[in-house]
Amino acid sequence: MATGRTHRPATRSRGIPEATVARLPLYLRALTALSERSVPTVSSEELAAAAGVNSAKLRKDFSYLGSYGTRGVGYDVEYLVYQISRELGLTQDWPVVIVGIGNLGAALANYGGFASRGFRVAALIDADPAMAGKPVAGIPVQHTDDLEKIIEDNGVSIGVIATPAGAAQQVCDRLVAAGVTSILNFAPTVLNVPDGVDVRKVDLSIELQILAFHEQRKAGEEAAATEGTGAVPAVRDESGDKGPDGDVPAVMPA
Amino acid sequence: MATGRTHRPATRSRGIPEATVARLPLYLRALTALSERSVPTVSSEELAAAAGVNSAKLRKDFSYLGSYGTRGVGYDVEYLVYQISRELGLTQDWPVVIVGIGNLGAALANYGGFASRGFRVAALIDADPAMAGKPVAGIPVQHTDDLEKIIEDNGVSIGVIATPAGAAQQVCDRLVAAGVTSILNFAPTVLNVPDGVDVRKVDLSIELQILAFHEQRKAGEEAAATEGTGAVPAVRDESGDKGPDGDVPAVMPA
DNA sequence: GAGTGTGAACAAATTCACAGCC
DNA sequence: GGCTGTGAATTTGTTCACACTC
Repeated sequence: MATGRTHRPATRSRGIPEATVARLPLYLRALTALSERSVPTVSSEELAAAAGVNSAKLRKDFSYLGSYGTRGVGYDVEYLVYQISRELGLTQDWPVVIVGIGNLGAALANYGGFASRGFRVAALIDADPAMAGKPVAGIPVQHTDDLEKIIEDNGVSIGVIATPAGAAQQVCDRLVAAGVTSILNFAPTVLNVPDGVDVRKVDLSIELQILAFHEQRKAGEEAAATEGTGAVPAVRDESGDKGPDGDVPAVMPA
Repeated sequence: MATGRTHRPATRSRGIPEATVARLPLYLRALTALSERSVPTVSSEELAAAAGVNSAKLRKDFSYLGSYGTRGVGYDVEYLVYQISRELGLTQDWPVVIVGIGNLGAALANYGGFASRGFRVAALIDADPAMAGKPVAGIPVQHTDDLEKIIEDNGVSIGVIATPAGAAQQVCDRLVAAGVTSILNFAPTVLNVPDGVDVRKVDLSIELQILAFHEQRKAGEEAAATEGTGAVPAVRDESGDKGPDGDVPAVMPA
């Protein structure tokens, strides 16, 4: 299924900004909710509020896809759902394998958001022989030995890694060698992959650390450095915000 | 810039770029691994490779924290671990509550990365009375009714929401009312919070959709005889990284 | 009048490239 | 010679504001 190479459709400038791509799923979710409530049209203002962004950004984002709205009216919900789905490649079915069926892998297997969005859990794979054959979310777990065959038989191009950190790179290598070109990595480790393979990572601990950074800053702004004992709940006030600049101990070892 | 010792770097506190903050945990993880191997110093080049970023970016990031390296030598691993930990607020202990102990909540409760990074699971909360008292990851689940009391008694300022989408906003409101000012949201929904409360979200389905977008693009590009044969040892990955660029069908129904 | 679509202004983040120090 | 630290250049992303269409 090719397209003319060296010749662009030119309908709209291809090259949708990465930041926009990352927001399309957000819009899609909001639109799907509207669709289920049979709302026929929506303005950029309303949709932006539902998606948690501002309307200028939303209109700009949509402008990269094309002119799908009607001035003075807004956007047709169904039509926009279709356009965004198509742009994201969700009008086709993506078989996905999940490797590592521990607590997290099981949670992912049970996650409903998959099926409803064009993704299908094609297989669950785990290294523990005791898991083999046991159904999780209605799908029997298969052993890692068969990884390559499973990937090939199902034409899988997207893999999810939910193994312990120590196994992740090895699993990744095997997935890539078997033909997977997109990986969602939940293991807290950096994966090395060849060019042409996309990796996205989700790291719990990183998200918490970012929150802690901001939390610390809030705490440092209202009360001075009063740490140690107490562990004050410190229900924020957040009025004047922006203190001059919190000052931290500045201890310097060594 | 500024000073090196006896005087804290004046550039701190005030305006560390958000993008930099988001990478600090990555550096910290790489540094911790080096520390465990008793590596004394590391260059920006080496550390960058371990963290999966490029060295110029890493040096720039560190420059916002202060001048913690030594020209011609590199960075002292232990010292840097300490500085980044302090900057992120990880030298103190953050009690965290997890609300919604389904598959995902249980996975989070069992996640080891918590304790090792200054976070402590103070309580698990679920709305199902049948769960109450049952231990998950060694911690007894408590009922939602006691949410406010739990938050207050433990001085919790960080909450993790792992409930179904329908319950998330309500749980969020109660957490915030009880004093929580940072929320990590796993439910696929937009949370409304007052000013002063930080929300970060992790959405599985969104990550997959972004991968699908790139995957689709790759598929539509099969024509160019990209690089040579197999085995390309390229060492590089990046979340949200994108390959060269291709084109997509871009059909446009009238 | 209402609300999209978009150039132009602005801001944030990344990369370059090299001076400065060990 | 090796490596950090950082201004300057560049790229990417956001916001403004208004012409234009329905």
